[in-house]
Amino acid sequence: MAKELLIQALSEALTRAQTAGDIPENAAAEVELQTPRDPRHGDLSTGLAMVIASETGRPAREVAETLLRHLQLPEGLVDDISVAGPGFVNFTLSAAWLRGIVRRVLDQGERYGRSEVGGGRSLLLEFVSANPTGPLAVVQGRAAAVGDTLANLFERIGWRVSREYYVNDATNSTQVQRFAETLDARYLQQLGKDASVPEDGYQGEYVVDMAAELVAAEGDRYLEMPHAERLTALYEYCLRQIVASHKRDMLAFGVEFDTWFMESSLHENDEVARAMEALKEAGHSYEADGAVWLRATELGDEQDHVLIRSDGRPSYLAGDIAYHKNKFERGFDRLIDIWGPDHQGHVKRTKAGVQALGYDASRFEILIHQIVRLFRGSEMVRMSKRAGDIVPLAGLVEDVGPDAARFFFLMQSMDSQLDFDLELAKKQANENPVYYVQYAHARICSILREAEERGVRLPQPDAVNLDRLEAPDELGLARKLGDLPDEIQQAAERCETHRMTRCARELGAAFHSFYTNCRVLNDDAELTAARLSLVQAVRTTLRIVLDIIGVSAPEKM
RNA sequence: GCGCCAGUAGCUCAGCUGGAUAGAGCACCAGACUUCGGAUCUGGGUGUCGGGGGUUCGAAUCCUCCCUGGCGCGCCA
Repeated sequence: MAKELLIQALSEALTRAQTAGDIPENAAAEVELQTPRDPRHGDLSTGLAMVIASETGRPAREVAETLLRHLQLPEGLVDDISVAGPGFVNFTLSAAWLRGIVRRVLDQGERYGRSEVGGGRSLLLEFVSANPTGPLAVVQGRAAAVGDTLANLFERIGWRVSREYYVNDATNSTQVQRFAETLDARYLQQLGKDASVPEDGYQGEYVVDMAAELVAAEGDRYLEMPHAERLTALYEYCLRQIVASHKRDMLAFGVEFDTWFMESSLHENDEVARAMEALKEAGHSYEADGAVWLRATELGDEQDHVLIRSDGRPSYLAGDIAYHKNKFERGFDRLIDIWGPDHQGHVKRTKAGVQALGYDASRFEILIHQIVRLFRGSEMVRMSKRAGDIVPLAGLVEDVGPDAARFFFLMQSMDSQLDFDLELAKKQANENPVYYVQYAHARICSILREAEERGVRLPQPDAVNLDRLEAPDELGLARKLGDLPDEIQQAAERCETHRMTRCARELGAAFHSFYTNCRVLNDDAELTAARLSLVQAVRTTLRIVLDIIGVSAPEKM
């Protein structure tokens, strides 16, 4: 807000200076403002004069002074402007402006930080999309936390967001068949028959449990079926259970999808066949070695990829291309997929497929998050669905709770791998930063409760004299509240969800510091009212941030 | 061999569309409350920002080469 106003004023100043001939016309610099690390350098700072100086060969400080002569700022925005160092122009926001932020938060309430930059455009966000061959693992939690938070962020800035989960349930897929064979073996074993899990099958114990449940529910009625038929029947039964468990796990984690998209529906509706036909007509596929290939090399990939196997079954890629065609046909303005790091190699070929169908690839982004490594103490836990060592997400959520789990997953950039120590997360749950932030919220609620008990009336926004807020901690806190709208927008536009946890912690820190130094309920009624207003604004802001990352804001802890 | 990600304080990581003296949390040490919740606050950092070269007023940030680690490179998904 303040940033936009300053950028505009600076741009106008530059134009005026150029019109007046004080700065050469050819100096075309874009105005950028940053928050200086050192608070002595003000609240906002620009290196504009230095850029112009290097373009025109004039001394930077002189250019800065020239800019300032032409600068006309909105009334009451800035207290101090200075030219510093090699030619920085530093601005210090006025106390009145900072108090205005508090008033704005009180006025806007939950709507604070919302914007319409998205313009009501539609976004399909696909994430998690784990194979239906077992329970959701801890890694999926990272995708879920990031995806859901990103969806919240985009909704905040005016996009219409749809959350989608893609279920790879195509029964002709090799992995599903492998899984079905494993299930079959476990089923037979449950019924006392001699059978063994195929070598490339799923070794995990959870398949044994599934088979046991199957027997408990359905008995031996599949036993007499022909082998192929039994495989299908067993799998279809378990598919329902698995998808249901995924839905349950996601819900327990606080994530609700708008659609669960079944890959099988693409095959049943001939959408895969139609997509393949379209690729062929567009000249982007060819036959070789009895298979049909995507000419991905012509669209930026290193190699071509099989679309239809020589036995006639479509590949995973074929289904995925048809799936993304379907997404575009549903009319979304923008698609974002969040994938795990093992799918990194699929980015180029999927984009190539989308492009080959004639869709605008710039409307389709694929974000890759890095792995989650699990530790029990110092021992690393190997995770592989087929090897069977799954650490289920549901167990983690039960252990540390959805709040701590989500916060933890969101604390670092999705580009870096995440080490999750299960013991530490359990044992030292109290030290998890999520509590620091939640405690700030609970403390505020406690103050407000206390005020009520003492019969202190909560101030009417119009009647409060916010001028009484003048301590550094008070104004610093207000400044933090003012950062939120820009933070939300940046986090959404750059798809950087970890910015929100940082934002939450900084907000909490600013509040805790304020709390220590400024007594809210005091003998001065006017000051008490002003501080109660500030505290209410902080509560609103904290709730917004916590809501975005999907963490609860408890009133008591 | 090729591709993607990472390499920053003892540990875990921010900072990366170039800005001033490179930050936070944890751990460790020392302090702070007769009053609103001590799950708090305050103070304490000698870091080859993996290494070399380049670009420029200015590089952790951009380019390039190299080193190390993770992940991927299938007519699996």
